[in-house]
Amino acid sequence: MADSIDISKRALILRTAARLFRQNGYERTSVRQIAEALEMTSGSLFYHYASKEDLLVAVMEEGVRDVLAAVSKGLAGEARLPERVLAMVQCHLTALLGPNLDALTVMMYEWRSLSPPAHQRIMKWRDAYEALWAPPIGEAAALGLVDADTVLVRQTVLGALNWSGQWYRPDRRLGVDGLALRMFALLFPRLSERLGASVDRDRGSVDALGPMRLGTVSSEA
Amino acid sequence: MADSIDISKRALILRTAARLFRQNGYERTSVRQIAEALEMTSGSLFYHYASKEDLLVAVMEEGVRDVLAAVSKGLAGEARLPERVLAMVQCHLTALLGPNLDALTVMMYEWRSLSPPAHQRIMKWRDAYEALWAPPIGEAAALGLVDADTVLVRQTVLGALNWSGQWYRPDRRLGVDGLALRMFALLFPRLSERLGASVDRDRGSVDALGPMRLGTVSSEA
DNA sequence: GTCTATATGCGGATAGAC
DNA sequence: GTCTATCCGCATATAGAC
Repeated sequence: MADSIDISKRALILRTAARLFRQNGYERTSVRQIAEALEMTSGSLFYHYASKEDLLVAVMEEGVRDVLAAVSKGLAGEARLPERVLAMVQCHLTALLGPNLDALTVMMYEWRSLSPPAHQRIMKWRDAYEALWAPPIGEAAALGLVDADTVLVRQTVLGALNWSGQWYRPDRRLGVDGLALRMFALLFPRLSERLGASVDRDRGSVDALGPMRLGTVSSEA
Repeated sequence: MADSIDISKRALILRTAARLFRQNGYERTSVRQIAEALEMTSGSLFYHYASKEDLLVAVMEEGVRDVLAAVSKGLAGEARLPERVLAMVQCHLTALLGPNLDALTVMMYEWRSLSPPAHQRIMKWRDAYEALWAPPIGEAAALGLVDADTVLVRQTVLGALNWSGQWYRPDRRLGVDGLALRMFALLFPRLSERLGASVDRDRGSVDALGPMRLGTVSSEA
């Protein structure tokens, strides 16, 4: 594999650990197993990471940092509300279902294995990530386009999106972008109707020009 | 506590194990800890359950059996589609956020710790439960009231509902029934509009009489 | 940086007395 | 049914040679 040549040793260890932690669970994965997968002995691993927990924290931290960066970037690239939220959904799913699947799955499943200080660090990252969703959801709520309980909306949306890591398998019929469009339409129907709409400046409200149906609802009229 | 008097020993052990498995995780909970919480020694526990894994399987099996029974009952009590789906959401959340929280959380988090035969048993229960959702979602899709990809709808809905076990805390402002109504409206907006509507028998289609807004969307007109 | 060898403790599970 | 005592293996982590 040409792609594993230029990676630093620490990064390679991290990827391997993330994969095994997701496949077998953190507690059931031994340091010896990780070392074996890397064709080393367990003693060598501790030269790079001081403890097994350090490895777990590093896996989670990299995962959440990546998704935070991806969604921040997607959010910044779109000016209008419906497109902005769609971009967030797309970036979230692209990161989650792509190269960060292992790390983010581990983060969802294994946070109870963290010691209190490590737990606090990771929760700060998670809170920072969730905070990205507050402004757009708040805007949408103020416009009456989602439920007014913005915490409920955020938890429902993130719960549904994150769960996709458990069942989604890449498929030429429904790629990640297609999945993102459909989940966006399902979770934000009233924003979805307004994709591509223009802003009526006089009244400050939003009107649909051509409501996109995304081909998801068939027997309408 | 008067409520812990009439419970069989096996059931008491099960409840205690479920609580500790959820709090600390399965692998990090030792048999000695469970025994200590029950004021026994670890040797005594093995008289009631042959292995730690038997305990895990029993916890999961009771949890999924309870939610299956609850949702089956809710489903049978309602004739019309919108009310039927709402009843399923309500029963699911009532079971999940009530006395089965420990067991169902353990089931979500710890299924990778099951041996292959145990895993197969539990997956059969899970599949049986998910199969309950197929007919109503299929009906709604046929009527164009949800996305036509019924698998996507089911996974999205169950992902969002199950995630509520991670963040919902009972509150007098929003009880479980209130939560159920709002999540139903969020996940099935077009069914929610049709709550309480009558059936137009001539055309076989569904028309809204008085669309209930559930007080969730404020700035509409 | 990686190895071998090992310290040290805790895990699930069992045997047999009571 | 519950106890005490114990078997035995595997876990993380360390020490020190190379």
